[in-house]
Amino acid sequence: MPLLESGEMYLETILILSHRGEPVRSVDVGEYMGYSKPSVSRAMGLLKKEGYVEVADNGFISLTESGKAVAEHIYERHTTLSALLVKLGVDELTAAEDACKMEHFLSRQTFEALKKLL
Amino acid sequence: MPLLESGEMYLETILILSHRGEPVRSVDVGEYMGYSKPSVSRAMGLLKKEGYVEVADNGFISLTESGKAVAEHIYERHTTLSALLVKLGVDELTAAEDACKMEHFLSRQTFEALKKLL
DNA sequence: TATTATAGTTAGTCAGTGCTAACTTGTCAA
DNA sequence: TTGACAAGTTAGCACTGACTAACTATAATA
Repeated sequence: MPLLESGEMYLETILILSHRGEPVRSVDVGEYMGYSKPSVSRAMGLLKKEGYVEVADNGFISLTESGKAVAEHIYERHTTLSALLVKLGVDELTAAEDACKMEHFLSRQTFEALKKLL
Repeated sequence: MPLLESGEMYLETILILSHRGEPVRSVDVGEYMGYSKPSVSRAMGLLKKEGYVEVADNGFISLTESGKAVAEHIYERHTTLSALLVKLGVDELTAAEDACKMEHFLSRQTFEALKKLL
C-alpha cells in the first residue's frame, strides 16, 4: 500500500521533532501537528504496520530506514520549496504553508526544475 | 459552504468543455475526468444547489456567473503554472498534471511570485 | 410497435483521515 | 496507599469523494 500524504506528514514531523534531541512520543507529534491523540495513535499503528516507524515499549517513536528515507526526502523538498518561495518574495509563513502542500505530489521533474532556480 | 478542490475541478472541466463549442452534458464531464456517471450526477447536484451551475431540462450544463468566475480563475492558474513549468523544462504532460494539483491551493502570493517568472 | 442504446438518478458501499468519549495504564506525590 | 495526572488505545462518528448495481426516462432503430 502506497504511503499517502498524511503518512508523509507524520513521518516528516517525527524527523523534525527528532532534531530537537529529545525522544519523540505520540503526544509530541500530535501537539506539533495540531491533531488529537487518537488520530496520532492510529497513524502510528499504520506506519508501524507498514514498516516506517518503530514504537518502543516506553512509547518512544523512531523512524526505520525506509521511514527515514521518506521523511528526509519530504523534508528536503519542504526546505527547498520554502526557500525558493521566500527568495521570490513570499513571506515565510505563506511559503511554508504552500511548500507543505507541494512537497507531497510534485513530480521529480518539476521539483528539480524549481530547485534549479535557487 | 466553501467550494472544495473537487468542485473546482468539475467547474474547470465544464469551462474547458464549453470551449469546444458544443453543449456540455454530465456524461461529457465524466468522460473527460474519468469519473462514473453517478459521481458526476451528485457533483452537479451539489454545484447546482450552491449556485455554481445550471442544468437545463435537456441535461445541458451551464456555468452561472459565480461558477464561471471560479472556473476561469482556476483555469488561468492552470495555464499559467503549466506554461511556467514547461518553460523551466518540464514536459507538457507532467507540467499539466502538477499544475492541476497546485492550481487549487497555492496562495495568491505564491501564485503571483511564480507568475512573475514567466 | 417493440427493442435497444444513451443519459441520468437513486441507493448503498468503501477508503482516507480527521474527531470525541471513554477506557486503561503507569508514574508520582500527598 | 491512594488519588490524580499524563499518555496511549478502543470504539464509534462525520465528512469528502470516489465506486457499483440497479433503476427510470428518452430517443433511435429494426
